[in-house]
Amino acid sequence: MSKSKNETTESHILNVAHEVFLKKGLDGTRMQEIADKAGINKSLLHYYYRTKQKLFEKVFKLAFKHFFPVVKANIIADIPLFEKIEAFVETYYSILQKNPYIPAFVIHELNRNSANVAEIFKSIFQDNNMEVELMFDELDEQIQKEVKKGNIIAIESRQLIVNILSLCIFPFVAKPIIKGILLENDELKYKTFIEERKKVVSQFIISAISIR
Amino acid sequence: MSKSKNETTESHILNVAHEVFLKKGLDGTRMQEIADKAGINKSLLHYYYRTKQKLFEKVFKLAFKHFFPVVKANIIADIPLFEKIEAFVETYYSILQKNPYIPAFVIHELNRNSANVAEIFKSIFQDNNMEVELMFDELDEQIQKEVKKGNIIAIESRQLIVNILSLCIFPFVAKPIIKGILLENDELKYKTFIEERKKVVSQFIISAISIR
DNA sequence: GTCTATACACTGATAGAC
DNA sequence: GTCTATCAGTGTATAGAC
Repeated sequence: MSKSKNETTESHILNVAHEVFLKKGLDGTRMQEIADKAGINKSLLHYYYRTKQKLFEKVFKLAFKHFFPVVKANIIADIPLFEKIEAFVETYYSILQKNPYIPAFVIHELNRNSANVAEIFKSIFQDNNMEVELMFDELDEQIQKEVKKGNIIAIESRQLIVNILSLCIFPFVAKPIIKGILLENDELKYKTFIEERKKVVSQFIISAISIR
Repeated sequence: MSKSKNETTESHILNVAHEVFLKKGLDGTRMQEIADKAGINKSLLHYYYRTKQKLFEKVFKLAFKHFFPVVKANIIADIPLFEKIEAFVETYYSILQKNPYIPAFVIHELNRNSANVAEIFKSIFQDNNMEVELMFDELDEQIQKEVKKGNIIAIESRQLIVNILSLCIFPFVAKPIIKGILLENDELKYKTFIEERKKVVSQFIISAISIR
C-alpha cells in the first residue's frame, strides 16, 4: 500500500496495519510485515503506537467505526418494520460486500479474548456515542407492537434480531465453506450468490414472521 | 488435562492439542503450552508429530470427524422435509452446545489459509467417506420436489441451506456479542437463549418456506 | 521524525544421552 | 520413548545518532 501525499505517516501506518491485522489476526501479524508494507522502519511503529497491542486496539475500534453510524440510523429509523428489515438487510450486505473480512476478524478476536470484550465494546460505543440499550429497547418496542397488533407471529425480539444478524453475517464468515462446497470454488458464483441474498434474505425473514 | 491409564501418550497429546488449538488457534498456540498441559516434554511433541503444522492438521481434521457422520445421516434420511429440518436443527444445536468452540475455530482457520481449503476439505471428506456432491444433489432434489408440488415457496436450494446453517452456527461464533450486548453478559441467559433456539429456529424456517 | 543498532525473550525444532 | 541441552531464527521493544 503506497502512501498518498496528504497522508501523515501515523495514519498511513494505521491503514496498512488495518489491512494486515484484518487478514492475519493479532497473533498472525508481524510488526515487520506492517513496517515493510508501509515502507518504513520497524522502530517507527513503536514510536507512534508504543506496542503491537495498542496498534491493534486502534485498528479494531476503527473496524467498527465505519458502519456503526449507518447501522444505527437504520435501526432507529421511524419506518414500518418490514421496510426496516428490507433496508437493514440491503444496507448490511452492501457494507459487508465492501468489507468482507471484517466479520471473521471481529469474531475471532472477540472469541480469543473474551475477558476484555465488555471493556472494548463499552469504549467503542462511547467513542461512537451509541446507546445500545436504548436502541434495542426502541426496536423491541416496535417488534412487540406488531406482535400485539397481530401483524407478525409471536417471537421474542432478541431471537428475531439474532436470526436477522445470522442470515446477514454468516455467509461472509463462512465464505470458504460456501464457495468451496456449494459453489464449485467459483468466485463469481459466490459473488452472485451473495448479491441474490439481498432479496432472498429479507423475503425469507418477512415470510417467516408474517401471519398466514 | 490428565492422562487416563488406557491412553497412549500419542493420543493424549492429540487431546490436549485439540483443547489448546481450539481456544487459541494455530498462531496463538505454543508448543510449550501443549507440552505443559500434557505433562510431557516439548521434544516429545516433535517426536510424535514432527512439526506444529502437522499436529495442527491432525487436530483440525479430528474436529470434523465427530459430527460429520451425524450430520450426514440427518441429511440423507428418507423423511419429509419439515421433519428433516426440525431434526437437523435439534441435532446441530445439541452438538454445538457440547462443542461451542469448534465453529469459530474452523471459520478462523479456513479464512486464514484459504488457499489450502479445497485440499484440506477434500482429504477430510475422503477420510470420512463423504460424497458431498451426492448429498447435496439428494437434498436439492427433495427441496425442489416440494417446491414443484406447491408445498413450499420457490427458493433456491443453496440459499435455503445457507439460511439453515446461518441460523444454527452463527449464534455460537457470535456468543461474545450476543451475550455481551443482548443478554447483559449473563452466561445462564445465553445458555437459555440457545436452548430456546432449538424450537425457535426450526419454527422460523418452516414458517418462512411454508405456503401461506 | 526517522533511521541504525541492538537488547532480550521466546519459539519451533534438532541432537544426543539414557 | 523420554529426557536435557542447545540452536538458529524471529518477535517486540528500546537506546541513541542524526
